[in-house]
Amino acid sequence: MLNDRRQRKKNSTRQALIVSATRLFAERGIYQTTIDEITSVADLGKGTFYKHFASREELLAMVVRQGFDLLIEDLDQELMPPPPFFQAVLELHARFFAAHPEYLLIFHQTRGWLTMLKPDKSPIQEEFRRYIQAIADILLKANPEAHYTAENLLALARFAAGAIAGVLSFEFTIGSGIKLDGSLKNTCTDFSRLFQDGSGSI
Amino acid sequence: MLNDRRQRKKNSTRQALIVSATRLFAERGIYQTTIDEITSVADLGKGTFYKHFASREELLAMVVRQGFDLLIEDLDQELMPPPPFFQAVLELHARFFAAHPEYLLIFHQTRGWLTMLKPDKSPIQEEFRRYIQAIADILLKANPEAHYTAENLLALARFAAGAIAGVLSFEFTIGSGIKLDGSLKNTCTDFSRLFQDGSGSI
DNA sequence: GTCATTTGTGACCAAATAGTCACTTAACTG
DNA sequence: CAGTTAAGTGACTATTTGGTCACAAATGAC
Repeated sequence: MLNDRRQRKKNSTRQALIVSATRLFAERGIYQTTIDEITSVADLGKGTFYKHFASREELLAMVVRQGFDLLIEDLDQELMPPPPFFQAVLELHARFFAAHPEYLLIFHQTRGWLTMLKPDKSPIQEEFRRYIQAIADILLKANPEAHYTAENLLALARFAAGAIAGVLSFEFTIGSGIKLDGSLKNTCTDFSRLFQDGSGSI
Repeated sequence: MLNDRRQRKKNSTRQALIVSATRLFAERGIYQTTIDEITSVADLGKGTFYKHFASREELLAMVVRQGFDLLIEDLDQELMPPPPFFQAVLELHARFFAAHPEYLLIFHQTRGWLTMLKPDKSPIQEEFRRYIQAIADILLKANPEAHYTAENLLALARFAAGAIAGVLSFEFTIGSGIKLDGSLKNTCTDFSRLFQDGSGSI
């Protein structure tokens, strides 16, 4: 009962498809990437794809899952973010996306994708919830004494996650890309003044 | 030289295509909407589309432009937003998207679209810049005495625009939709505490 | 070794779709 | 009115693409 090599081969093929899809999704976008391209880049036959995944969406769910795995791993290591919570988490994300830029477009487009399968309980949606939960956890760690209701905590985490994703997305599409030179941090600081009382000045 | 009716007819046809596209882009997403569907909803022949637009992207640029026209109009009317600047502008956006929900997905997907035509100077990109400029203007009005450098001002506007877009997008996709019942405002207030010093509590 | 089971394959099919073009219809001109 | 120009049309073509399936190759069981 050593059907071990088979299993390993299967897993490695599956992983090759995920890796290839991740690359293509990031390059061309999830909508313009074809099954043919994915299998071709992975150097596999087209039929192989359908032996592993029922549809492109199912594969996308796996791609997104692996991306969030990486990101959540980073988040979990941030045991106790320094006081300006949002800035700390924003910087963490900026570093993550600088290291894994492929997930910027993938996460963004996936969120747009979610909008259309509204009532569905897509597995992709679950991945996003897991991510929000990770943000909520880190938020709780940063403020152990605060007593949030479950709903408020999640709303707050969504708010933070959304703000971060949006800021990075705008920096990337019509800004000057994500620079890790501190300009993002400065803008964040300036912004926080505005946020609080509108008395910001530079 | 009264080729007036012709011109009006042309314009109305063009507008019919834009309206029909806006509806379909919002319903199905910009990637899944076909030219056939657009002309069919507008009750026009397919060839007519190509008499007016060279490609779907050219039409998308017009759709986005009209959307930003509406949004910027709202922004311009906000002569002097009340102190917590971000919250004021966020609420303005929330109200806008509550009234024009079709643009939520369109703007979002368009931003993802932009990512892929990186080096291009797409007309769509110009529309986004115009929007950022409108945010920058309102920001200046709110803080007339502050002296921003041009670059810092725009970075700040992008930051605000991004945060707003992201927050609303997350609320919409995995939150409970955009509710105008004040919960967004409350979350925003809670968030602002966290933002500043991490001492937030609910 | 033989047989069974699972994984991998790529030619093939049916459906969808972008874009074209020869043509019709309507508006304008004088 | 006749003649000109521009807008509108939809059948058609060429291409792309998701998904299938009969088959091949590899692995495991005995």
